[in-house]
Amino acid sequence: MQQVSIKDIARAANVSHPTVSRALSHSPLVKSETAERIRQIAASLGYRPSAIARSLATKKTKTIGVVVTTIADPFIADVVSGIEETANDHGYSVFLANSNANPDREVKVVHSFHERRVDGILVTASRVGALYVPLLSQLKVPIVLINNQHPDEPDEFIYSVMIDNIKASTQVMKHLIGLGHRRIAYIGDQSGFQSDTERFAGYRQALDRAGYPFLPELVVHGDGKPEGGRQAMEQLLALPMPPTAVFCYNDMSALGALRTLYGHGINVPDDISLVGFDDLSIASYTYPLLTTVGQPKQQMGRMAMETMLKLISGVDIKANLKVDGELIIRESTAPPKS
Amino acid sequence: MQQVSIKDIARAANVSHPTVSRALSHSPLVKSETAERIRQIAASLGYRPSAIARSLATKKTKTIGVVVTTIADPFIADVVSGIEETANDHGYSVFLANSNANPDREVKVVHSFHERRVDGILVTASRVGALYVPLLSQLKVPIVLINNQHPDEPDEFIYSVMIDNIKASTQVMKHLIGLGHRRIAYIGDQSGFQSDTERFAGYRQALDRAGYPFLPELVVHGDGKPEGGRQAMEQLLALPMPPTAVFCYNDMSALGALRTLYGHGINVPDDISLVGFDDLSIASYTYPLLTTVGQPKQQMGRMAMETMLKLISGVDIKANLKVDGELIIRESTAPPKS
DNA sequence: GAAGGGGATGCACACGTGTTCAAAAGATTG
DNA sequence: CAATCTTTTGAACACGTGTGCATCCCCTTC
Repeated sequence: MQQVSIKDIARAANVSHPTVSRALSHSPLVKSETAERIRQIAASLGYRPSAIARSLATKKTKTIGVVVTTIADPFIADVVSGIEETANDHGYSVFLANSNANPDREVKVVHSFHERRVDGILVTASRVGALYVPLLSQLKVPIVLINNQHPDEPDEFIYSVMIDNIKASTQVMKHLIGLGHRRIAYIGDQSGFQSDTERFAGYRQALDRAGYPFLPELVVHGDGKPEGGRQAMEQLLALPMPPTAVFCYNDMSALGALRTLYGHGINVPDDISLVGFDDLSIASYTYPLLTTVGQPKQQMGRMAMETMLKLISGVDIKANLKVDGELIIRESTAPPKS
Repeated sequence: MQQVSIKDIARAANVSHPTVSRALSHSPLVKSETAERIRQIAASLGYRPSAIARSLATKKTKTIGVVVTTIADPFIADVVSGIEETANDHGYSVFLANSNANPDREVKVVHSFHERRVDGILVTASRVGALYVPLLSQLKVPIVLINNQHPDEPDEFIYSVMIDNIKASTQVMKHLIGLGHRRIAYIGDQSGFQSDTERFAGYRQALDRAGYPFLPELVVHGDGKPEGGRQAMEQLLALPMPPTAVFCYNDMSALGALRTLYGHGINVPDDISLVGFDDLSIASYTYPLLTTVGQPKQQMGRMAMETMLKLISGVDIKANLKVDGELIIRESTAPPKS
């Protein structure tokens, strides 16, 4: 048995298929009794419209493409969750594709989305904006970036949703300085990512405001993952005068740093305070519980999707949305020892 | 400027559009020089075929739907990652939809997938198989379940990929018993889920084989999440004679249990050994590192997708695939104290 | 009673691709 | 040179839906 089409319904109802089409879309053009009768027949036949055929006719697919570096990243997964939810609520379906930060794969994904004629594209945490964005904007389709790592987007078609890194970073530093810390280290990501640059800027700025000296040896770079945090922390502990507090670029780095501290028998927060960034769910289950900056991840996904919906419907909106992070003070920060 | 179609190419090449269609699909029916010339023109015009129109004509969408309870679950995210990768490698795109274990949402998702005419549907960790599977199988589309929680699937259209829970569970128990433990507790999920039932069966079976008594008070139920593990562990510690080792249904539960142990100042593994299940990435960053059962999550996703591809191409295959877990011994298990 | 108007419906076409079949052109064979 | 076969191409239609336009019918109004 094949799929039932509006022609089948038309035959059963003894009308033409345009009438069926209009009846099902509640067009006022068709007599209400006829429409009701048609709808009942449609229901009894288990009719489901073909989104394919509809898309071909209307040139709208009610479909958006989501590019992620990897869905296995808990941060990204949360964002995607927010995207999918709002998309679904508005009758949109999402194509998910992970690029693995692989350029070949990325162009493949763009082509795939193009061929499927998606109505819009969302990109989370793209690390290769430089070559990627122009490729995307060729498609003449709305694009919204989420926490993109490439600073300059000169294109007018590009919109973005980002966390206010500097503000959040400043808050973290205020907290640490308020506790009495003076020797505060920063474990960054690889250089060049916008979020790293901005979080570092907040760090630097807060030091200046407090009138504390900036000590270059207290700034080390990881890779945004636990292993990098581990090594960075080893580096800091090897200093003649280690820091009393460490501000990590993200929770993953903090996790690695924490591991090193365990290994050296250093107590957190009594000996050294530690702060992360992101508030991954893990941060609520480390020992001690991690002080960190909460990003409204799902909400950012929702906002990005809402921005997309507005772009699709042609509403004029702000190009760049900034959202606030929230300092979440748990157990990994305390006043310095002495 | 509109999208360029094969008719545009036909005009430019001074041929008919069927010829273009054949040339682009490398049909032997068209003269090779003509075909080459057409392909060059197509490339120069930046032509991208419309998957929509193609799907309408061929009745195949090269699209599969993936239903997850939530993509924010790290286990599921890994599985999806494996699915997406193999799908992409074979020219398929994936629609992602999370149901939030909400029945209303689930039927909505099924309808959406139906209307989009997906070629197949993958479902991970469905908790409502009872009403869900019949709904899905109406669609006459191949379905593959991954670690589904509903034991009986009487339908012939249903295929599945699961971990061999009993085997893995037995391995865990062998490890603990080998270390010298006799009072081993089991923190389960809510009753009724197949994986919980099976892991418990392995637990029970191993005790019997070792000739140790089964003590009902050592079996408590959580909710598969940290909070449930936390409470379950409190319950165990309140016993007049607490266990010397605890086998948790999954890592999330173990995380909660660990938290309780921290709170009571109980040392892991010196005072109590702890084992999880799943090998989430978190398990590599707890303190102490968690002994657990690794599930080949990405690979299970790949296998499920490969099964799907075979089903789509009509190859006859086994209905139920079982994969082995791998006991990963880290730091949270040791011989009992005395 | 004829003209006009509005409501309800059907016809024809469009969207972009693939496929069957017929036809035209060229090559081969008797 | 005619007949047949092969190669290459185009015409026509299909997929399922939406929409502009014409048509038909019924009601109102003069």
